[in-house]
Amino acid sequence: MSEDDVLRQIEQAVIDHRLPPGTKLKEVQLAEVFGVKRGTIRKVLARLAYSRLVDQLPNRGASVARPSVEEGRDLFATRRVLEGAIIQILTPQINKAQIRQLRQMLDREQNAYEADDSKLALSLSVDFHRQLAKMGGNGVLEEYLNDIIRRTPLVILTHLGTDPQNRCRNQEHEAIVDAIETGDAKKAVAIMNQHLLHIENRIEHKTEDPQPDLATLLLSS
Amino acid sequence: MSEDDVLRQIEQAVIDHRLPPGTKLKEVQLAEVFGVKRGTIRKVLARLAYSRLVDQLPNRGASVARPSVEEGRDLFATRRVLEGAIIQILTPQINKAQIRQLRQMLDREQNAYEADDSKLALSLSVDFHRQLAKMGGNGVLEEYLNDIIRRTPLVILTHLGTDPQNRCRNQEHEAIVDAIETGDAKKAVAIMNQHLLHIENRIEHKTEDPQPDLATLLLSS
DNA sequence: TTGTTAAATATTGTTAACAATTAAGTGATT
DNA sequence: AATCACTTAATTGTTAACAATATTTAACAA
Repeated sequence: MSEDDVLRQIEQAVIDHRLPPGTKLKEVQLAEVFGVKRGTIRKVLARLAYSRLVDQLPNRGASVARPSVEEGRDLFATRRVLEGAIIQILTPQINKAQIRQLRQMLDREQNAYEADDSKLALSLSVDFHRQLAKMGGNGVLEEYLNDIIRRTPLVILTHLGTDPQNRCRNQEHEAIVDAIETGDAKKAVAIMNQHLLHIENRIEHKTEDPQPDLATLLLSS
Repeated sequence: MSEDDVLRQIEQAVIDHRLPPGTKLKEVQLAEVFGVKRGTIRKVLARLAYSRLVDQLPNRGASVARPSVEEGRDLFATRRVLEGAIIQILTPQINKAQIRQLRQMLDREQNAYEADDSKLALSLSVDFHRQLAKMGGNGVLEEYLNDIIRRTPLVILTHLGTDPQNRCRNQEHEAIVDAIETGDAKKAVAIMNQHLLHIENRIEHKTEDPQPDLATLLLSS
């Protein structure tokens, strides 16, 4: 298993909500799991730290990142900016075949949802956003959005937990494609923003969680 | 000298147009220059490769990146998106002190320009864009814009060379601050877009350069 | 000259041993 | 029990030697 393979495995584990934020990632342990040398793991961890998927402290190793509420807010705001830009670029230049492809993806997503395969549904839902970015044709925008998509699960897990309500709503994805097909970029962007704000607002409105006030917590019992 | 120091030195060299695209970066050579072990250099090169400032080929080492025209176009388009978003966030929330600080920076920039210190002028001009991003208050947007700013010099050097015409125009920076101060975000964004398009268009309209048609090149003499 | 092969050199990639640091355990003391 | 110092173990960080690969040089033949 190569360095890139190990990286992808860990990234996918994060996207699939399998790696809870804060999980310690020990080098020898990972090396044994993946059957590679420790040096390979060290390089992978460095790359994961660069993309903010893991936190690294000197002499204390790496752990799955626990993004702050502020970082989560900034991440979502940036995501709205990028996805909005992508839709505005994509809408006037999309063709029938691409529309068909998007609708096929939505079907698969819907099927997975109805089959109660929430793991697959989540993965397909992420793929939808990625596919829009790819069709946009701007490699840099796509690259940055992928970065953000990789980080998003950690924000959700850290501040909302594994509530099934947190996943994308298939219905909204369909509305976005509808608007794109009619050439109404403004409307598509508006729906996308609403779509993202649904999850974003749940984080904003959550009461403080990472470091609750110890005094009130103890004295109220 | 630490790993981060070495990284910054090289990044700054790129921003200052001191490291021409394509320059070979040999590990032992760099290790001697900076007085560090080869392992440190290897880590730095990996990070530079991750941020697309250097190209790395297996067993052939690293060299300063030579971004393609397409990457350059995507980079500028994304930069317009990000700087536009930053201005729209910043404009309604900026205060007097921040306006004053921006104007001070413009003064310094103008002084450097009049003193014919083009190195300093370039650096201050970059700082202006960075400062807007910082004042915007969205760390993720700031992070991504900094990424792009680091990559921009390579696009310019690769496709336009070291023409002094390629630098930012101080006058346009001032117009942006003026628009921001009056609360006219739309106008500020429009000027910023124009500002970026000035350079961008020079790349688009440049005839192919990296691999000129040898036949016409030789037969026309 | 031009092209080809082979040796020599230079450069990058990998590894295992060691060092440094932190975390965990142990027992004495209050 | 709680705290502290001390020892042990676990974990991360660094290094130099080696291996693998690529590049240059030299020698020779066409």
